[in-house]
Amino acid sequence: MKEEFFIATIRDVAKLAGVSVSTISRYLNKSGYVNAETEQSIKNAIEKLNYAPNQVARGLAGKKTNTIALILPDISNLFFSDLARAVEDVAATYGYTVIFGNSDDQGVKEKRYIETLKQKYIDGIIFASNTFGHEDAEMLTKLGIPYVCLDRGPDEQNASIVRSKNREGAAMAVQHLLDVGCRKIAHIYGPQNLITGKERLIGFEKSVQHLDWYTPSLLEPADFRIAGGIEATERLLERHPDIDGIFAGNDLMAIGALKALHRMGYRVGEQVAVCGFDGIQTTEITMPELTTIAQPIYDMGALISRLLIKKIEGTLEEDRLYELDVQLIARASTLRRKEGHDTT
Amino acid sequence: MKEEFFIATIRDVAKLAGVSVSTISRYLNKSGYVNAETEQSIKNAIEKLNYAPNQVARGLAGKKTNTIALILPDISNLFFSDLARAVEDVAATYGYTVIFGNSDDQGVKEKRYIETLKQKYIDGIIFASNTFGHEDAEMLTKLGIPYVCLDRGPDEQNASIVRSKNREGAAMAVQHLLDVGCRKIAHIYGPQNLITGKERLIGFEKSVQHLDWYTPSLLEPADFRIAGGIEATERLLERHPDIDGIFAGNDLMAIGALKALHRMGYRVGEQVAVCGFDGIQTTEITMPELTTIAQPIYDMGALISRLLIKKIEGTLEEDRLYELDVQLIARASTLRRKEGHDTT
DNA sequence: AACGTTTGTGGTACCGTTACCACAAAATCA
DNA sequence: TGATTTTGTGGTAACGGTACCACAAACGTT
Repeated sequence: MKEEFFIATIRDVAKLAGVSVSTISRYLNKSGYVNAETEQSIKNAIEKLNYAPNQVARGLAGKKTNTIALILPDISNLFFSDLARAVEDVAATYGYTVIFGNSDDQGVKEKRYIETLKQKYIDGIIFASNTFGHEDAEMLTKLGIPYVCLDRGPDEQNASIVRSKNREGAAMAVQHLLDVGCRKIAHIYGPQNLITGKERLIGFEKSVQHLDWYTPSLLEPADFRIAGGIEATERLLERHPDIDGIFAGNDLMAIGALKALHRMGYRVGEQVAVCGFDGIQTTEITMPELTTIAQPIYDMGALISRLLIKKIEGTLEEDRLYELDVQLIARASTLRRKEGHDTT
Repeated sequence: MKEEFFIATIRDVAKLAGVSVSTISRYLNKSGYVNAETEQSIKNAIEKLNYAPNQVARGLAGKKTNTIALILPDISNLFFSDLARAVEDVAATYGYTVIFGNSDDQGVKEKRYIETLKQKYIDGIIFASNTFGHEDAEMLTKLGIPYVCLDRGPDEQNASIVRSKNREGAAMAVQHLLDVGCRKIAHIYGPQNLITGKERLIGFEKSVQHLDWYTPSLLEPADFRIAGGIEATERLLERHPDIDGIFAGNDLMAIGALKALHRMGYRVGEQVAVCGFDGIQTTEITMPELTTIAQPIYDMGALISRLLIKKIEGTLEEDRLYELDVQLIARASTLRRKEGHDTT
């Protein structure tokens, strides 16, 4: 246990290959000239010594560590764990390692991570956290640390941002609910300090405000969580027992609506249609299965990761906003209405 | 954009404080003597320069990076994202940063991570992956990289392992199903190359083998996934349409069972009771809510993380196996049977 | 008074790379 | 043929810390 495994350094390789460390370094980085024969003997030496360049030393010398960080509110949140998977997949193929941190949407925690990451010469950061503010952005820019954001950036014009078409998605949800025969649709909307919450609400309002049955009391706020969805649904049904469609601002709240409706004796799908937003895996698990406006979560993670790496490597032409298409996944929670104008 | 933010080094601090770098270093690491007045001026200098020691340089000099890695099959799996959350929480409080990698239970990927981590002077690794084998373990030991394992280690006696009481949990599940009145219980078991799959099967068999209704054809293999659970349930019901209880080897398969039963017209809870294993969040979402043997996922993650850090810092007395208690969470998927010997 | 110990400090080699410069031999050009 | 460029190589100072050693002053101790 004490015989400390031997780890070869570039000097060991140089000695064995009979050349200088400079030559090895040049060979490794494909910078500068190195003769064909020399190259071969270097290869042999590396092979024999099982040499692999030390990344920490490289990091110190070059201020590049091949590591990126992913700051998100909570990795145990279904949406973010899916995202994290995509980020890591892409990062790995490009030779990057991923560090992650849970901010719980608390600015303090986020700042603490940034501080740590700076001392570790991290190459870039992905922010999927909502507390990322102006001063953080400014500091990172000054430090020369590239970053990209999910959903929202501190200054929309000066950063790469990936999100999906929230307004359009909300409109699609409403249209689908109308298509299946709903004639009184409520919306449980998410926190208005989150762009997703806000945009989906706007999208909903725009789609329904011209309809005769619409009244603002069909709007009910909640917190993007299951329990919040349950409570909001209860409040809504108290005001409007005749609601026949609910569009929830995200899937978790939609699941809450499902539970509440079920508990109160409504038949979901037949009597009341429910549509969520996000497309998390769990929507396939509910009973009935949940109709949802699916964000391309994996694609978003892959894209944002690729953008960051491009930015790090200086091959990103320009910072801009990417708004990805969403997709309606119609399932059993929104069946076609039997009653009403249906003529069959 | 070109004015490159100034980042102070230990030498800048030394100059400003009017002492040598040695003294600063001693102050920072609380190693060796430093006069009270000197200390004050060092503090001032650090404050003024907003200095924070560079971790990469530290890493190179001391071969310690305050970084640990978490290798798991898939971060987007509900169980592992919960675990990851706990690991990161604990790591952060001890001043460690967490790198994660998805192995997809492929040995190649896992080895690739180990290789990378070695070059990065990672301080330790948590393996929640099932492909972690003997040679990997040996190599890490030789390299002097501490590691701890979830569920299973390559050599049980020589590593710290955290798991939960799988056999006992299986017995609890059976007992609960019997308690609610089940008299013909099937078991959908997981992959037998996974310790969780194997132990839960053993626990089940031991609990039922002496019962008169038991027959091995009540056992059905699946793959720990929802779709697998559905198929297994279908096969089981074909053989034994009168099954009144199903114990699934994990929650995902139990969810599959729920779906299959529902689809086939069985009333889950009343006619057939279903019990899962793991205690993932999603069990609260199903309808009916799923009874499960809950592993203390967060505690497991926290413990394993703490063990690794202790091992890194040399304060772990001995390597051993930790088997944590599981807990029955009885919910609507296992209601008390009405039929049979019930006298009311 | 002579000696040993504690306190306080600085100098510098090293950790394992990369980047820059210097230099020489070979190849190309006028 | 001499000048210029290309090819190939080595030396060494960084990168930003830590750790060991040397040294001196202050303090006790007998």
